[in-house]
Amino acid sequence: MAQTLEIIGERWSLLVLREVFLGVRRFAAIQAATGAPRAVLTRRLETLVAAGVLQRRAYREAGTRARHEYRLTPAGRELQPVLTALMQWGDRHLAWPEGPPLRVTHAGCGAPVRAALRCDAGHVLDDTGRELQAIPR
Amino acid sequence: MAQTLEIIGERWSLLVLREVFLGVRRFAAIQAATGAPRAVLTRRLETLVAAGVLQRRAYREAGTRARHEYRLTPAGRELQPVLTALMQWGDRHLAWPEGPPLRVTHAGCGAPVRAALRCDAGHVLDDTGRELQAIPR
DNA sequence: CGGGCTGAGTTCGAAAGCTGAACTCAGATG
DNA sequence: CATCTGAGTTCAGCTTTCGAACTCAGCCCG
Repeated sequence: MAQTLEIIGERWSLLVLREVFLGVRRFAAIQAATGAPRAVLTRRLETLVAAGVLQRRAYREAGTRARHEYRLTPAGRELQPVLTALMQWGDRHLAWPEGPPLRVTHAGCGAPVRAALRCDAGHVLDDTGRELQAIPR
Repeated sequence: MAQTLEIIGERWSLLVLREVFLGVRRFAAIQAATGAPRAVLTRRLETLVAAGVLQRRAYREAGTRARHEYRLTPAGRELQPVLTALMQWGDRHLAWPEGPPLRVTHAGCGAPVRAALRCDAGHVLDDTGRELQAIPR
């Protein structure tokens, strides 16, 4: 966990990733969406690329010079449960005057999606970890 | 998500919570386990208590004066999926020479537990969010 | 009684990080 | 040629963090 937080635990990192998940890929757009200062954003993107979470690739819009965009790598996409869990906690425990700002549903069936604890035998545990057993090392 | 990160997104917060989840409740023990500077730890604990994630309560060991310990509130316990998701990502994507440092299993059946995306209709989605649909408010 | 120990802080100066605003640079546009 | 834009970089000021030293209350020991 500590190692993971080294990569994505810095200010802005997870907000940047949220935007990329939502399809915002270009520097200026990420900057506008998150409000992160440009200097910080530059460094965060570098870190995330170096960690293999994002991939920087050139793109070219008709009649402009080449720019970069940032896309999720497979490893980056696997951070989805982290984002979902964070969102879900906020939705539950912070007061939203007009409902949660983003709803996430299963594209297949339309039902809301949540991050659940589930064991490999298929049991779904409750969110509080009461049924968990931790075995160090 | 941004609001949630305001509370638990600062350096050390999640590591502190991990320790409390593991049953480490006293200031000095949390400090030793996380390595956070004491001054910072004091402030983090204050923040977490103010946010209703932890509860500070007095305790007294035989023959010592009263001290405090920090316990999870129900809201705090619901952060378990966040911790699990972070741990799981690290286990998968960072190289562990001798296996992951902590294994978490279902107390009922002994199978490893993971944070999975699951819709309210009961479907389990893959971790990459490919089957997700986001609907902004 | 006096000195030392412990848990939980607080205080300090130095180092690192964040912020907002200004500056750069390359290529496209007019 | 002057201007615009996206993506940075630089800079000065501020905040946060770091690690080490200091405090303080009550207990224990001799």
